[in-house]
This record gives sequence, structure tokens and C-alpha cells, in this order.
Amino acid sequence: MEIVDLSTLPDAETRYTEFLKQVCEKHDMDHAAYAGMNPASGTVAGFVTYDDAWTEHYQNQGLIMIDPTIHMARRSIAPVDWSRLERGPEFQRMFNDASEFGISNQGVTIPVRGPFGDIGLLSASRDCSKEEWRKLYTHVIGDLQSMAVHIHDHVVSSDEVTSALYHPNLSTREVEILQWVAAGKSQQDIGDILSISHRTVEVHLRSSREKLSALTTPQAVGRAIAIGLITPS
Amino acid sequence: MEIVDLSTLPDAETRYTEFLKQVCEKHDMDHAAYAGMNPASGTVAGFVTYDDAWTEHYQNQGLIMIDPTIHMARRSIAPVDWSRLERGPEFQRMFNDASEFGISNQGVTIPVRGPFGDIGLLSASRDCSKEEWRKLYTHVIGDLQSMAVHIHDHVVSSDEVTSALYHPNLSTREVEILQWVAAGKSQQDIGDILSISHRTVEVHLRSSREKLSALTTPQAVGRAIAIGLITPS
DNA sequence: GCCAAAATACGGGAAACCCCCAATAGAAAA
DNA sequence: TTTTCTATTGGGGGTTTCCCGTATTTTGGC
Repeated sequence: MEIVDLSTLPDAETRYTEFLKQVCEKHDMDHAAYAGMNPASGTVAGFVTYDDAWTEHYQNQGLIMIDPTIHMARRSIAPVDWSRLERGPEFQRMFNDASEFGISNQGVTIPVRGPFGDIGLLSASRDCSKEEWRKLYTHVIGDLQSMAVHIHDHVVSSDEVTSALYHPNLSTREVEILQWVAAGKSQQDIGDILSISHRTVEVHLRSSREKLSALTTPQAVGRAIAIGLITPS
Repeated sequence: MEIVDLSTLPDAETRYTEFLKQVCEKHDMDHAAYAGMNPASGTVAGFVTYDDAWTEHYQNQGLIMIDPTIHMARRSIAPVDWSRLERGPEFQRMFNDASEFGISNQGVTIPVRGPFGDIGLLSASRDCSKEEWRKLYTHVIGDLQSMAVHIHDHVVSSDEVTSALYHPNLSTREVEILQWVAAGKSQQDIGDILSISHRTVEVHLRSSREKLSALTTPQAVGRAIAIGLITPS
């Protein structure tokens, strides 16, 4: 996955980081971090309040691949309290490293999903006693959830790459045919349904593949679903 | 904030309806409704605090097809305040009917998405002045968002159909190959990548199609994505 | 209006895919 | 131990898809 550099946009980077800092202040958190992903474009956008040292270490060590908070939150609907994560080797490695950079292993990660397969993760952490954390958690979880939705909504709508992928310029015929393909119809079937030659169906399908930068029709169907052009059936 | 534990209450239907009633009481709402959908299974689960008369009318008239709150929320990340909906003919028809059953056109719909293409919509409405609504809205939106996540999480994990579809019995090899197909590889490519014959690849693919009840490979890819078995790439 | 680009439409031939069949080895279940 | 299931490979042959063309209509910009 390639990391999108949003700093090309004037003050987006600082704006979001500032937002995270405000979240920390308001809810008594030490640190906050946001990561937004779009499976279709394969892009990742991230903003953190951590020191550069930890961010650098995180990237250099490829911790994103083993980060248990991300692993869990990607599969969850509800917020993931880090205290409920499985204490596996990944967890140990990750949080041993983190503690060296002064980062607590008490925190929460909130997943937010958009309609097009995009997902945003808002994490917040604080070093304190277990009781204190429990109190804090139940007190701020509602607000944090709103914050997560808020930042993901903004990031998604301001990301040019994502926006472009949200609305590829497929003709109605192309979408129509792609939808039938996803429904399990053959080109001949679709031709009969639409009263056109199966040759023509194939042309539209090829054009769809090109516009979605897909090598094969199955890949094109996958991408069309991911960006909400069609629905599985 | 105390969250009502959904797992304590007896049977599903009354449990969820009871939960919605509690949400109403707690947040000064007239009515609340939840609708959960899974595009893969095509199942819809609904729980409401409305009178049976309105529910019946809603279904008989097929209002779900034109309901602007659903239309909008399905495409949104953030909560949708009904006051910001476009005042089109659908809106008029819908809320004219609704007012006859004593239902306000002041409300909010909160979308919640799971990792497998499932989506839940929690709606709450209240008849009051605009100022009062605005105040109420900003005050309870965080809590409502938590409630939405809470109920969707429970509905999804308790729905047998959904659960079954979440974990179809595909072998690791089959999933592996399906993932490569979604990545745009040909059967020959995949055979080379996995160091097996392209014949074998085709067998696994066929088996995958059968297990997913798919007529074609593109359809199988679509379904596998919809249920989170693989990710688009 | 005019021209370029895109959308829509059709066909031949080569490549890929899919379905029928059979067969082996190993793992898991009975 | 026997049986069943999974993973693997293969042949033959029909079907489908894909790449190469061409042609007409529609759309959009100057």
C-alpha cells in the first residue's frame, strides 16, 4: 500500500493533526491517531499526535502489518478497547516498542466505514490506572465515536484520489452490464436481456475494465463493488 | 453513559424493540427505528417503536423504496439530519403520509457499517420546535451513534443467516485463489504463483463457486467481497 | 455548425475458461 | 481400519471471453 501525501493540499495535514490534538485535550487523552484506508485505491492517509520518533519507528519496522489494534478494528463494528485484545506475540512486540516511546497500552480504536469500502480508524490512548481508564472510557466513548465519524467524513471527501475513484466515468450501459455480470449472467445472457449482440456486451465490458484499471472482469466487478458502483447479488 | 446490555433481555424481537423504547425515553425522542441489511444474504431486519398502523402502511405502500432517509443514509458516513434532506416528491409523499400517523418530519438517521458490507440504520424522531430539535440533536448525537453501533453489532452477530454467510466453509486454498482472481490474475498466473497446475486452480475455483452458490467467477468474487472473505484489489 | 471524442453496435479468430470424466496421495473422521 | 474428505493433476471438448478490427450515432467543446 502506498502512502498518500496529503501535505500537497495546503493545510490539510496540520488541520487534521490539530483536530486530533483538540480531541486529546477535550477528552483527557495522551495521544490520538487517525488512519484512513481505501481498498480500491490502495491508499492510506494517516495523522497522529505522536512524536516523529515513534512514527518513524512504526513505519521503519513495518509495525502497521502486525499492529493488533488495526487488525482487530478492521474486523469489528464496535470500538475496540485495547485491554480486550489478545495478548499474542504481535501485541507484546508492538506495545513493548511503544512503551519505550512513552506510549500507553491503554487505549481504544474506533472503526468507521463508508459506503464504498473505505474505512477509518481513530485511536486514542492514555497512561493511567485501570479504574481511571474504565471511567474515562465509558464517559467519552460516545463523543469519540462522533469525532471518528467526523474526521473520516472530512478526509474521504477531501482526498482527491478517493474522490476520483468514487465517481469513475462509466456510462450507464457499462454499469448496467457490470451489474448483470455480478449477478452471474454470461455475455450471451446479457445480450439477450438487453436485446443487443453479445459482441457489444463484450465491448462495454472491456471499456469498463479499462476505466476501472482492471486486468480481468472479476477484478473489475470487485472494484465496482468496492466503490459502490454496483451491488453484489 | 450506561449502555443497555442487549444480551440480558429474553427473546430477540422484544429485546430490540425494548432497547429502542429505552433509547427514546433516555433521549427525549418520540420514536426510534432500526433497519439492518446484508446485501449478500439479502436479509433485512427491522425493529420499530411505531404503531402497527404506520408499519403496515409503510410496508403496504412500499415506502421503503422511496424513503428519502434510507436513500441518503445508505450513501452517507455521517448521521443524516432529516431537515437537510432534499424536499423532493418522495419526501413530500413520505412525510405527508407519516404526519397522518402522528410521526414528525424532524429526526435523524445514523448509518453504521460492518466489515462485510452489512449496514444498519438507526432513526430517531421528535415533534418539537426547530430550536428545540437543534439543541436536542447536538446534545444526544454522540450517544445515539453509540446506540446505533451497539444495536447493529448485536443484530449482526445474532442473525443466523448472516452468521452463516459470514463464514462459508471455503478452504484456505480456495480463498487464496479467489483473492488472486480478484487481483486480476489468470488461472495460469495463479498456478505459477502457487506452483500448482492451472487445472488445480480451476478445480478450486469451481468448488468456490459452488460453495458460494455463484453461477460465474465474477459473481463469486462479488459475493466473497460482500461477505468479507476477500478484499478488492 | 463542425470536429473530436465517446458511446453504441457488430464480427472473426485466438485464448481462456468451464464442465465432464478419471486418478492419486494424504489427512481426518467414523 | 475403513471410509470420507481435501488437495492435487490430468484429458477431451464445448463454451465463453478476450483482442483485433470496422461502422454508426450521440455528445461536448470551440
